[in-house]
Amino acid sequence: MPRQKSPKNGRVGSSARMRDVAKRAGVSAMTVSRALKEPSKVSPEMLERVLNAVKEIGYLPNHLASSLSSNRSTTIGLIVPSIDNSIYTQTVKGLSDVIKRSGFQLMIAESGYDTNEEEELITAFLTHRVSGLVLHSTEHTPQAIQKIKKAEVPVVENGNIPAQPLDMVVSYSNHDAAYAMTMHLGRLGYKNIAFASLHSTHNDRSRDRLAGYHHALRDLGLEPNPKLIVETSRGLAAGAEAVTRVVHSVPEVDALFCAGDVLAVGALFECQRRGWSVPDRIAIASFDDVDLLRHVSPTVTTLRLPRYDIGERSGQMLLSRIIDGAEHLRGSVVDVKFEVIQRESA
Amino acid sequence: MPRQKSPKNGRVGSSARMRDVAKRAGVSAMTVSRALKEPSKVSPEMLERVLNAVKEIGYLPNHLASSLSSNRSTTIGLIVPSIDNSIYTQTVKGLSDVIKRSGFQLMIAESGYDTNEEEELITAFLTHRVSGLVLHSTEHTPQAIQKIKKAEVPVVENGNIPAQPLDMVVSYSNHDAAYAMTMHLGRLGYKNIAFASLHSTHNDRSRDRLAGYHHALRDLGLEPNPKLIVETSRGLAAGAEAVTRVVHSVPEVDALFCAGDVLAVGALFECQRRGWSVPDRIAIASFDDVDLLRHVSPTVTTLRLPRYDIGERSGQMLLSRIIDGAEHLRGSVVDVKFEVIQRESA
DNA sequence: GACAATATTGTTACCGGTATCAAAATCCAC
DNA sequence: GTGGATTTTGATACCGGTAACAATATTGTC
Repeated sequence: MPRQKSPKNGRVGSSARMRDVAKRAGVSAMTVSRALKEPSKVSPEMLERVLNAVKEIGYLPNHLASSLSSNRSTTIGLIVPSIDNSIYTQTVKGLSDVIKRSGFQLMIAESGYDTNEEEELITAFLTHRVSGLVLHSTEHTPQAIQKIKKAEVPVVENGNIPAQPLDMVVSYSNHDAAYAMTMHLGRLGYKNIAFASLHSTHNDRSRDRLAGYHHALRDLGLEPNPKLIVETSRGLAAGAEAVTRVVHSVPEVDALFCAGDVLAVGALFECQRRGWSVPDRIAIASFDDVDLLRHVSPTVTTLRLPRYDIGERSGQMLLSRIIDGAEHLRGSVVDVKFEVIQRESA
Repeated sequence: MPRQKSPKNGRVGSSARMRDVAKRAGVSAMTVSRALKEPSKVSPEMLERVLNAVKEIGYLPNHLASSLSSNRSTTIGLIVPSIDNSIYTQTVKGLSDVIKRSGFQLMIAESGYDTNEEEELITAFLTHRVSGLVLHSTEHTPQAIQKIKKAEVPVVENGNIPAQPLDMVVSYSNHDAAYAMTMHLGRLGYKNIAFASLHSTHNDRSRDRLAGYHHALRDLGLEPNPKLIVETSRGLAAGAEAVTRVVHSVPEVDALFCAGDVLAVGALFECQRRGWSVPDRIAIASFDDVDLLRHVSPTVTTLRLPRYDIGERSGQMLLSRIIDGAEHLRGSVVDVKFEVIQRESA
C-alpha cells in the first residue's frame, strides 16, 4: 500500500488537488479530469459524484498545471501603447467582451509607444505561453518579429494597415481616413487646410495620416504649405496651442484638421476664448469620435472609427484560430470601414 | 544509456526546453535553472556557457512550468467595474507601472458593477493561481469572500473604505469626499445644494457619497430636500438632464454637486445652452478632476482624488506581501488624501 | 447467447520546470 | 599537506494536471 506520496508537511489549506477530489468521489483522477473538461465522456452517475466531491472540497482547478500538461493555455496577451488613453480602451473592451465569453483571460501591458518596450512585453507574454497576441501597433523590432514567428502564436495587429502584416490585421487605414477628411474639407471649399498631429508618436500611424492629408491636397489641386503642418503634444492644451501657432504663421488659415487625441476640443476652446466663430473664422475637424465632440458647441465634425468593433473582430479571429484552428484566417487583413461625420464645426 | 525519454515526434519547432539548453552547454538542467534564477549560485564560467547556450538556442523560459513547480506565480489579477471608464484607467496605470518593474504581469477583467460577475472573475483568477488580487470594489458575494480567504491570496480593495475590509485597502473615503465638497459649497453661501448621482451603480460608493452630502447639510444647518437629489445615468447627456430636472422641481436651486463621471461637464454645457451664468445662476461642482474640467469655461470646481497614486500604492503593498512576505501589511487600510479644488464654477 | 463494436474507466508516462538532498570540487587555516 | 567547512554541481522526485493507451463494462446484432 503506497502511503502518501508527498511527505510535504506544509501543504497550505488552500489548494485541494484533483486526486483529492478523485479519492473523495472514489474514482481515478483521470475521471475527474474528464468530468470537468468533457462531461459527455463520463457516465451520468460518475459525473454527479465528481461534481459533488468538487463542491464539497471546494476544489479549484489549476490552470497552470492544465496548460502545461495539455500544451495549450487560455490567456491572450494584449499590448497597447497607453493604458489610460480612451482611444484604446474601447478596443480593449471589445476584445475583452469577446474572449471573456470563451473563458479566456486577458493579460494587458503598455508599451509606451516604444517598440523596444513592446519587444520585452512580447517576450514576457511568450514565457507565459499566451495562446494569442493582440498588438495595437504595426511597428515591431526585428527580434520581436522573429520571436513571434518562432513561437508560432497567432497575432492580430491593430491601429493601422501595415505594408507587411505579421499575421492577421484588423484596422482602418490611417492614410485613407486622413485622406477622406481632408477631401471632405476641400469639397466644403476650405483652401488653407492646416494639419495638426502628435509629435510624441513618430510612428507609421502618424506618417500615414500625414501622407493621406498630402494625397488629398494633391487631388484637390491645393498647394501644400509646410507652415500649415503643426506637430504638437497630447491633451487639450496642445490643441489650443496648435491654433495659436498655425494662426500666427499662416493668418489666412481657414480650417484645422486635428489628427489625434482630443486636440480638436482644445482647439475649439481656444477659438471660443478668442471669440472666434467656428466654422466662419476657422473650421475644425477631428479624427476620433469621442463623446465630447457631440456635446460642445458648435458640435465637431469628425471621423467615426469603429474602435469597439476592431477589438471584437480581433478577438473573434484570434479565437477562431486558437480554438477551431481556422488556418484560412492566417494572414487575413480586415480593413474596417470608417465614415466622416459632418457636424457644425466644418 | 537512456535514450531520448520522450518519443514524441511532433515537437513544435517553437519551444526549446531547459534540458536542450543544458545539453548544449554541457551542464545539468538544474544548473541552467540556477544560472537564470540565481546567477550568484553558479560559477562565472558556467553562467557564461549557459547564457550563450540560451542565446544560441533562443530559449524562452516557461512560466507555467516554473510557477507550477515553485508554487508561486508572477501574475496579479485586477478587476475593475468598467474597463473603458477613464476614472479607473488612471488607477490601472499606476498599478501597471509598479508591477511591471518587478516583472509581474497583470490580468485584467471587468465586472460590470456586478458582484456575481466579480465572483466568477475571482474564481477564474484563482484557477490561474494569481499571486495577488486588486479589486476596485468593496462589495463582494459571500462566496467570493470565502474563496479568497481559502486561497490565502493577498488582496487590495480600492474605491471606498469598507467597514469590513477583506485584507488591505487603498482608497479615499467617499463619505468624507462628498462631505468635504458639500461643506465647501455651504461655506460659500449656497443654500439649496442639489446632489446628482448615478443610479446605475447602487453600490456602497454611491451610498456613502449621499451619506456624506446629508451629513454636511446637517452640519451646515441646512434642511435636506429629497427633490434636490437627482439620480441619473452616465455621460454628458445625463448631466444636462440633471440640470433640467432639478431646476424644474426646485427652481430656487443655487448649486449642483455632480457626484460622478463627467456629469458636471454635461451640466455646464446645459447651462451654457440656456444662457445661464455659472456660478451666478447656479454653481456647479464635480467629483473627479478630469482634465476637461480645467479647460471649459468657467473652469469647474472639483475634488482631486489621487487615482494614479491609489494604483501605485496598491501595487507596492501587494508586492511587499508577495515578494517580501510583509505580513505586517495584512489588513492595513490606507485612507488617501483628497482635496477640494476651487475654480470658477462655484 | 456469442462476439464484435462501442462506451467507460483506469494506468502510466510525461508536460517543463524546481526543491531537496547528495556528491564533487574548492577553499581555508593550521 | 590534511581535515573540515563551504561552494558548486548533479540526480531524483515531484508540482498538478492530461495524452495515450490498456483494461473493463456495456451495447447491439444476428
